[in-house]
Amino acid sequence: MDPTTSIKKRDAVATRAAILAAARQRFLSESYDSVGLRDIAGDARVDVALISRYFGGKEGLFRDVLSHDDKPDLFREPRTIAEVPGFLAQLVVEDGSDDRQLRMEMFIIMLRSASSPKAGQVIRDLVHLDVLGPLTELIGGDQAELRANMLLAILMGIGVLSTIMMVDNFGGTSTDRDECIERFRCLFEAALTC
Amino acid sequence: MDPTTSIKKRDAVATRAAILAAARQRFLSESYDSVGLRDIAGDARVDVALISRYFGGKEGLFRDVLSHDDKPDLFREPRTIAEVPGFLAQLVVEDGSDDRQLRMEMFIIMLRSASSPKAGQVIRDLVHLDVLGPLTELIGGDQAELRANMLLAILMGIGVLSTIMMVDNFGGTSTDRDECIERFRCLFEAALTC
DNA sequence: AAAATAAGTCAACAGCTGTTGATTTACTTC
DNA sequence: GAAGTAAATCAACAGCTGTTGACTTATTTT
Repeated sequence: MDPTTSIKKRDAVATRAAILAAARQRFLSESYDSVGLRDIAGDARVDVALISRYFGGKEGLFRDVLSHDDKPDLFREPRTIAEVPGFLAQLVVEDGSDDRQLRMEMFIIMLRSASSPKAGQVIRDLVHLDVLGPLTELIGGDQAELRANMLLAILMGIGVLSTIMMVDNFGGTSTDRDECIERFRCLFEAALTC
Repeated sequence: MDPTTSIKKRDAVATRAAILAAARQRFLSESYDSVGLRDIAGDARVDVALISRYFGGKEGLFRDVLSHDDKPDLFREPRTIAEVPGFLAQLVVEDGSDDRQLRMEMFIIMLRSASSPKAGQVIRDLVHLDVLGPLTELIGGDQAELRANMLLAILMGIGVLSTIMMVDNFGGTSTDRDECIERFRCLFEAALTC
């Protein structure tokens, strides 16, 4: 046995995970329609047929990429309204735990494929159920839904502009990270009080 | 000659315009990759081959849909910084002239196809050149670029959420149009002063 | 060790993609 | 009215799409 040449052990869960990881990476930088199953299979060093076999098809794969059975809620971390602006600000400047970065990547995947007829409905349901729902409940009060919408709009707008439109100089050139966070925190707060 | 049955006159500019209009409508509600040339040709009641013939291909057609030779600048209307927040607020609630609505539709088309490898570069160039450029110049001052980015982020975020994510209750249920505009104006102003 | 089950491979499928060339039709000019 | 030109049509192309079935391996169970 030569350990240098990777001998592929027959492990169903491992290959399933490899496919999922490769798909996630692809969907993170391209839209649903522009990504081919053969691209994903190639990245995962796996036969194309296995994708349809394991996930029931492209749509099922995409659904599984976006599903998060382990993490119960997308917005379980900020407990009070006061924490929300700061939390969102840290989210957009990618300052925080790996768990938070994973959350922002989730948003990017959604934003990238939201205009695809096949993937669109999946994403829209997820946004309403797992994002706007908890966020609205957290904010509470009279116009909670409107506030939640505005916060999410800013969050997604920054995501679109920085990641998809490649406008990365949100922090400016001389401004440091803390100053940038504070600026965004202020903006999110304005969305709550406007 | 029967005027009820549409007799197709052989008019090159007319068919070109029909293709352009059909393409615009398709790209307004779907992504670049998910729209087929045969869909567009069908809407325009035109043979598919004419599209590649007149526009040089799908990419050329998309470029022409987004091009605006008649309107010189996307941001020529607001003349001073003070006018910007109110102008953007009216833009997002679709209150204004047809010219303004056309501008917002432009943004939606860009947002929808920004993640397609083929269309992406065209869109990114357009955003930098025709939107961020004039807007930054208009704002002026020290951190004009940062301000412009934040404004555009909010603008696009609202566009994504309301049009693509189908979250339409930005105005709420009981709030009227004027109140809604004022709210957005306040938010845009906050982005400038934060 | 033999049988049974699971995992992976291969080839091929219909269907759709954008694009091109040759051909036919309608309109314009002389 | 005939010749010439522009516009539209038709058919077909390679290439890619996701998906399926039959087949070959490796691993586990009996």
